[in-house]
Amino acid sequence: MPLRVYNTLSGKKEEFKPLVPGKVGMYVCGVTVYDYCHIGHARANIVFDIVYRYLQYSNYDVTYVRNYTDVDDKIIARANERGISSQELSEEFIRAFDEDMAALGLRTPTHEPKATAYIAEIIALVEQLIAKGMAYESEGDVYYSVDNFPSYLKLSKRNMEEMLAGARISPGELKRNPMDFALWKAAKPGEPSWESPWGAGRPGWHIECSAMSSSLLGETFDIHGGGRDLIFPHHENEIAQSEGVSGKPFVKYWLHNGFVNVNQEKMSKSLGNFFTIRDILKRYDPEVVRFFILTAHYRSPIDFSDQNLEESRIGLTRFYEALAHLDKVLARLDTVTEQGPVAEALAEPVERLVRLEERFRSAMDDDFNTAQAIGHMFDAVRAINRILAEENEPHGQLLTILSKGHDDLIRLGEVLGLFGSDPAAWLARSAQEGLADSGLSEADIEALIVERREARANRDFARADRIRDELADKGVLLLDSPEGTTWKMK
RNA sequence: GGCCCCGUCGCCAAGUGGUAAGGCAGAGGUCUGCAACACCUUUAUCAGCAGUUCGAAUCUGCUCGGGGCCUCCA
Repeated sequence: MPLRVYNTLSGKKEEFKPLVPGKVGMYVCGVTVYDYCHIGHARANIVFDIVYRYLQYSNYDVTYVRNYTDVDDKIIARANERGISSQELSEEFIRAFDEDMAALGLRTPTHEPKATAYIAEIIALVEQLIAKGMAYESEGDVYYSVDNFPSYLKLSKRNMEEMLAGARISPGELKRNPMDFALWKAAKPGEPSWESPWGAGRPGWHIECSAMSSSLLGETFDIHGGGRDLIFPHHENEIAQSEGVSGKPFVKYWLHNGFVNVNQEKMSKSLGNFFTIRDILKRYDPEVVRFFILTAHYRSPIDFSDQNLEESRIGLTRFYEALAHLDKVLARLDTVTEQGPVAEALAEPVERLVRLEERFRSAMDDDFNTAQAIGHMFDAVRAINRILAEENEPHGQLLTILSKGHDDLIRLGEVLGLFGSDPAAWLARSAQEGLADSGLSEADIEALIVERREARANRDFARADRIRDELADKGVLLLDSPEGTTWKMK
């Protein structure tokens, strides 16, 4: 089944056919580096990390470009507040962004250009737009003339007359049409600036993405991504700029991810429900955050809440517990034993396990449906648990299937950036973190386990149960097994 | 005002014409000294109404409810 993607431009799912067979050029709008990234940035970047990974898994040679916008009004304002240069500020937050993305386990894009490294290309684009009559200079500023680009608003599907009628657009005196937007801004005192044919100035927002994408991916490329909120004006303006210069289609497929709400409310600074990635990672494992984000489809809104994150933690734990169990079994048994038939009773779970990759692909091929893909992986986990519950010593063909199922789960998990940790280590760390709230130490628990073991040996079950109940009150669950007693956090 | 999206089991969440994935929680069962874990079984006709169709959660219209964009924003 071919990959199908939802294209904002057409409003439909379309079969994905790259311009050059086997190769994909993909550009994702990164961040304006003036502050720490929040959970919304985390989602956008994780979503396109998965697009990147899945295309690579599908054997495409992907060139992934994600930029830093390091020249902008907000950067200048923030730098002035702090009494440092724009460059110092943006470098600080580029570093912070890189740390956050690394913590979230993102693959590094092929190119991570900075806007300020493309000033010459930006100026060249603006000059071409002026030469083609698509832009005009006005007192040191240069504006894009939207009236000269007939398909303006084709991405956001808006109506020029109605937008002009809206009271929220104030006509700028330097603009011919209030909808015209700045390509180049004349420098004000104290602002970072570069020499240009129109005097000292700096790029407007939008033009840097046109410059960087065409420099690194060409005039036309396959995928352009970003958050929904970028559709207008940012992406609309990128189309106007790039197509205004080249006269060719700018991007084949436009992909936009949905928002993150917090406790059912739009996340915003004024509501005070604004979470930075670093705040969140103090409370949640990065893989839990990633798992949470991927359990919803990328275009749906997603609600960030403690309850939802907690459920994701439990769900991810289920995977690691199954993998840890499987690791133990596989380590104990020799997988190259003779082939033997699989018990009839296990045909169904075996089938589910064997078909995991096929089902995973069909989910992902349907517009990167990670939620469904994870559903199929849960099915595989249940199959593994079922097999292990019924067969203490799997052998022959069954063992081969389990071994392959394990490898598939790890390999497909990697496409989603999941299950990359050693299961036993991950579970141990998770238990440690949970322990912090209980007031108990590992040694305390071990001592109580020994005490209870003695009580059970003496058939003093009342005392044994009392110990278990006391631990349970503190969130510690005891798990008895033939190999002894272990514990985990509730 | 314009444009767009959403409303699926107690909660989260897939499914966009062929008869409702998955997770959490719940109930019953197997296992257990009793539990826990795991496994098995079990729990929805898809906001409402009216249409189109052999057939709709999926298409159309209307109603109700929620949200987004139109200004910086992932």
